[in-house]
Amino acid sequence: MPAPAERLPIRTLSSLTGVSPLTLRAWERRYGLIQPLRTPKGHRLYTHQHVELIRRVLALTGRGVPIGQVRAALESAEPATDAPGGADPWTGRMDRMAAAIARFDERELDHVYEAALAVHAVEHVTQRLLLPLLERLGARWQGLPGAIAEEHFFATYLRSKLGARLVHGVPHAEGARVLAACAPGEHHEFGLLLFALEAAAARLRPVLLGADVPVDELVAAQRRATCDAIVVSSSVDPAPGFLHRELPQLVRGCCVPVFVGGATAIRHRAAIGAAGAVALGTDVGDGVRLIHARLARPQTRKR
Amino acid sequence: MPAPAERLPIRTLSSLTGVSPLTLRAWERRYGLIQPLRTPKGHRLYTHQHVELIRRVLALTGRGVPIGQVRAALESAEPATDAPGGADPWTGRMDRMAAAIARFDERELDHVYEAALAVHAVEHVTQRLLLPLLERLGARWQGLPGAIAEEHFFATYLRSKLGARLVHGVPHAEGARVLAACAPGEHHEFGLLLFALEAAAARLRPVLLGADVPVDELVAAQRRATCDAIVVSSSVDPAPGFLHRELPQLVRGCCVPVFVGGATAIRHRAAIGAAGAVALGTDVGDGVRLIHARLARPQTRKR
DNA sequence: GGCTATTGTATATCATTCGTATAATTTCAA
DNA sequence: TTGAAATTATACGAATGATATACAATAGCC
Repeated sequence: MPAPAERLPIRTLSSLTGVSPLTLRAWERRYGLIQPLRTPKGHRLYTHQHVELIRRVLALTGRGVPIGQVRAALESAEPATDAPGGADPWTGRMDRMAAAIARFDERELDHVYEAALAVHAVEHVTQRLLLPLLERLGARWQGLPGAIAEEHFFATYLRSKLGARLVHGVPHAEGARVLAACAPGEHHEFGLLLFALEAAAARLRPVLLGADVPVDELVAAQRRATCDAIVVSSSVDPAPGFLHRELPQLVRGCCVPVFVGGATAIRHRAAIGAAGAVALGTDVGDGVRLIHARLARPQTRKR
Repeated sequence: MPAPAERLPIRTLSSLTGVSPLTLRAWERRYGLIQPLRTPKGHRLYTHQHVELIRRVLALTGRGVPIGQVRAALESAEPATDAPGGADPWTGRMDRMAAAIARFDERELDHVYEAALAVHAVEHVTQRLLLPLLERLGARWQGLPGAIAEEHFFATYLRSKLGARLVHGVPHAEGARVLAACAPGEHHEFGLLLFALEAAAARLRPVLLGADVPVDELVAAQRRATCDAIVVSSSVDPAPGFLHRELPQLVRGCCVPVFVGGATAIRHRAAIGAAGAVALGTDVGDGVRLIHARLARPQTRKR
């Protein structure tokens, strides 16, 4: 597909970036930002480079830089790509791991997990072994005595394992930064860690905040960390105010796309959409692809 | 690599630091703290260096220094830190790590930590870099907006790092199994992780349960995991009932020695002894040696 | 107790910033 | 040819910022 000399009219640029034509012209007139080619009759003609430029401008204003100072403060940014997955002799492994957890036997637990990793890609193991195992354990843990200890034990193990892979296994990529945190009240980090792993494998750069992060902390962190997106993980039903008050407030408060993953994203898809956020679902692979697509495509302005 | 030359207006600085614009202007007018650039029309323009500066100011006022004397305090502290003369590589590393945490820059964070590990032994790095850094961050985090996010970020990073060392770095030993958990209500795992690391290095086999574990779960876990000792970490003051009701109950409920580590072990040594447990203190090395000695000796039943 | 210095906050007034609106004219495409 | 859309220019207004002055709470001091 040859896209050699793209000549985008201002209307297209506007819909691609979410910035109104009026504003685009005002920026050009007042600050000399973006200077398009002109037709002989004076109509503006933009290219994809201008789209990229506007994105960078939006990233800066989102961090609190006034538009009048953006020109003096322009620097760098870059995009990325992604990856797929799928197969099955997994139930035996799940049984062994579940039994190991019941005995608090880290050695056996690690042995099975590493053996699986030796044969299959990490995304596969996550998808076919860890996630189903977590579901099974979740069911087993309902109100059982010793459940909390088991859960903590496995959580600690998995955090160490996945954390190690995150910090060491993935060569530091150059893709978009994604702030990843659990919703307020959400204490289960599994989903978030698995997402971070998948995201890192797909050349995103997750910034992990972990469990139970208040919403206003997220806004502050996004500013400081200059992230290009926010992902909130929520599996147990969030507090009533979260979907209808805090989430819209988060979307308004930062100008990067906000994604919500986990079971909540399925149970409350409508409310998430109404808040201006994007519901991801429970498949981390799909989630990462959706984020990629969304970041590559026009950034629709909310308000 | 440095942040782009951002020009932040006063409202952004305010939201980043939690200090009202009024107060920021008053500080500038009255004490000459923070002197921002100005636009041609006189509007103030700040950079991230100013954000850092305000953070240091807040750290001082938070410790009780009157704002009127902060300037003098800063100026007297300045020469001490920025003229290291090669004497102490640790404060420089601490500064870099603290700044990286403020930017949520995991790459830089990891870089400094790994560089330190390349030169010094891990216990040394823990003792001279991580522990002082944690103390410093604890002071900085008093009530600051964004503090929770920063703390979660660093906690997640450190858990991954130390967890990785625990899982990979240490060949599975054959020594005694030690159940390691934080006391109920204790959410800081750092101390516990450091202990587990040291314990593994000393040929113990820690079974890590992590933060905030209820006491009766500990009893159940000890049975199932067949551990030879229990270590409870507690740094913030535990709930009133813990020392006098739950801890004795734990000691009675399982027939292995129970150790308590962290600041609580120092502040409430008598109560811990009365409960039939053993107070360890805050030095993980000493703690591990004490446990070894105790396990080697015939198991004297207390009380 | 009364006095005073310190310090965060409030108000009044004016200027600046920046998105949006309007108007008059021109260009494009069906 | 005709209506939608672009152009320039000017203007409006809400939010924000600057300065100066004032006020209130607190702490130290005689």
